[in-house]
Amino acid sequence: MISLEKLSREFYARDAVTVARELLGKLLVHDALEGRTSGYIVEAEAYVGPLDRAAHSYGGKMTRRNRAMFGPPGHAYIYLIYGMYDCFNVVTAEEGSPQAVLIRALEPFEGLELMRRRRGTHDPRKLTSGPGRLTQAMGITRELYGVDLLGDRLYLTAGREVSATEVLATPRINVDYAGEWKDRPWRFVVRDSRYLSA
DNA sequence: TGTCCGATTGGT
DNA sequence: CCAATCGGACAG
Repeated sequence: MISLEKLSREFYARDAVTVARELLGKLLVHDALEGRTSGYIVEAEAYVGPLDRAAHSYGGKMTRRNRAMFGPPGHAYIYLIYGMYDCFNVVTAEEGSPQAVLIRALEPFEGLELMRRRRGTHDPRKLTSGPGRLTQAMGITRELYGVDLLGDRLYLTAGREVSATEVLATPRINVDYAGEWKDRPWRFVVRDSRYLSA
């Protein structure tokens, strides 16, 4: 039986790098009208705020899009990328410190049939292996922008243990424009998972 | 208002 | 390798 205990506000109220690493193994759950889907986080990236050139909050400028990053921790920051895909982030750190963690891949757990229908594929490796894929599989859209992750629609629970030896840190994906910040090892993955992004 | 382009994906 | 597709960011 999985833990129904939601991650606490305190869990999210820390720096994005710490939260990203600790999010590995946690279970992401979306209870939608069509049903529940969930999956274990196997890949996550930290975006640390105003100094981080790769972050949407670079420079400390609050805009319509990144507004949620400046809000209290434990809320959803969701944005559209390339005009086609929604990306899901967890807001971290204290209010006013615009940090977030991008969830990049999951190992599917509940609602596989619903995920297959939404994704239009039966290949388990193509269901939730990528930030745009997992939001589609789980029905996470900008309609959920800013929702409280301690609420009943979209939330995270304890999930499973991931030991330190299973965690691998690498540079973040597709942030070549970020200069010296592109090489920071702030992408965390569960080593050897079959469900990582490309 | 106009232009440029992206924390991606799927098909060639 | 490249097109898809559109809202955000920013210049004017």
